[in-house]
This record gives sequence, structure tokens and C-alpha cells, in this order.
Amino acid sequence: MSGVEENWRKGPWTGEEDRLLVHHVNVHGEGRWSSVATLAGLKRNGKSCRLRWVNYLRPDLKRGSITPQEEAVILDLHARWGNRWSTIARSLPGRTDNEIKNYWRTLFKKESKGASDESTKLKTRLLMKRQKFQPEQRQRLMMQQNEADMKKVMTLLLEETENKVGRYMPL
DNA sequence: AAATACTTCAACCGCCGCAAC
DNA sequence: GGTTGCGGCGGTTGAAGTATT
Repeated sequence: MSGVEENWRKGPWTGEEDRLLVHHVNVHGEGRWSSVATLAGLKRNGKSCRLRWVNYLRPDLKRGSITPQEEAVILDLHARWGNRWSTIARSLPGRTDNEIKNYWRTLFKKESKGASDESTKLKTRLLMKRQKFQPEQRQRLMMQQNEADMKKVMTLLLEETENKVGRYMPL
């Protein structure tokens, strides 16, 4: 314990703070977040800087709502991996773990309220799949599947869902 | 038009694993 | 081998926005 109480800024980021952080990362690259505060002139701790960059400022982030195809991918991967949001996010370029986590929670709320349209029927089916999936099996699968395998799975899944959920109404 | 309920999502918190010392 | 600091992760919160009454 250092015992030193830092008075880091908290709460929503201002435009100026964003600008400073983006500039810093553009010049120095990602990483070494704990030193970003002093280097970039921000009164934010490293975690806060990293989070802001990863979840909001990264240039490769995809804006806009989750597509039906992405939703199907999320549901299926959640059935495989459980709440491993960062793992799921790696299969959805431009989407963050935070975004997926929030989306899942929203979806789950809707689900629990009960609905009968086509899209929710598919969601329910996929959720049932998840419940049947034993933890040991999931563990074994985790050990077996490498990144290349995942890519294959994702390609197949996307093709499959294009056909299955093509009639989805966007949320 | 105002009050209230509900939803969304950015950001924080606490924990864990890992690397450096 | 123990300690410390950092990055990353998942769970949670609460402010702001939106819908409903």
C-alpha cells in the first residue's frame, strides 16, 4: 500500500479530456495506462483512461445498434462461453465487451417479461441450448478450440443465421 | 403538460492473474 | 518465494433519455 490518496477525476468524460486522450494514444500508442494521466495531462487514473479508450474512443469501434446477425452470434457464443464477454467481443469486430454485456442484460430483461414474436422464439431456443450445455463440456471445448476454429465457427454461424434470421425486424 | 416509470449505457468497483522487482 | 503494481475482466450503479400514464 502506498497510502497516497490520489484525487482522480471521476464521472463522465468531457470533450477536452477525450481530445487529450486520443492525441496521447495517437502519438504514443496504447498501453502503459497508469502513466497516461501524467503524460497526457489528464486527472484520470489509468483504468479510467483505458476504459474510455477501449469502450468509446477507439477508431475501429462500430457505432449503431447491434444487428440481428450480431445478436444471433452473441446468443450462440453466450451459449458456448457463458458470461465471457471479452471472449465473445473478440468475435464481433468493432464491438466491446461492455456493449455486449449491456445488450445481453437488455435482452434478458425483455426475455423475462415474456414475448411471442419470432425473434424472441429463436432467442429462447438458443437460451435453452445454453442451459443444456454442461459446464465440464464447456471447459473441454474451451481447451480445444483455438482462434482458427473460432473463425470457422463464426463464418458458418453467420451464414446459417443469415438464412434463419433474415426475417428479423431490427430492434 | 407534468409526473412517474422504465430503459439504456457509460463509467465505476472489486477481484484476479501476471510480470517485475 | 513474497510483495507490489498494472491491466483486464465481469458485475453493478446511476444519470440521462424515453415512454407511458
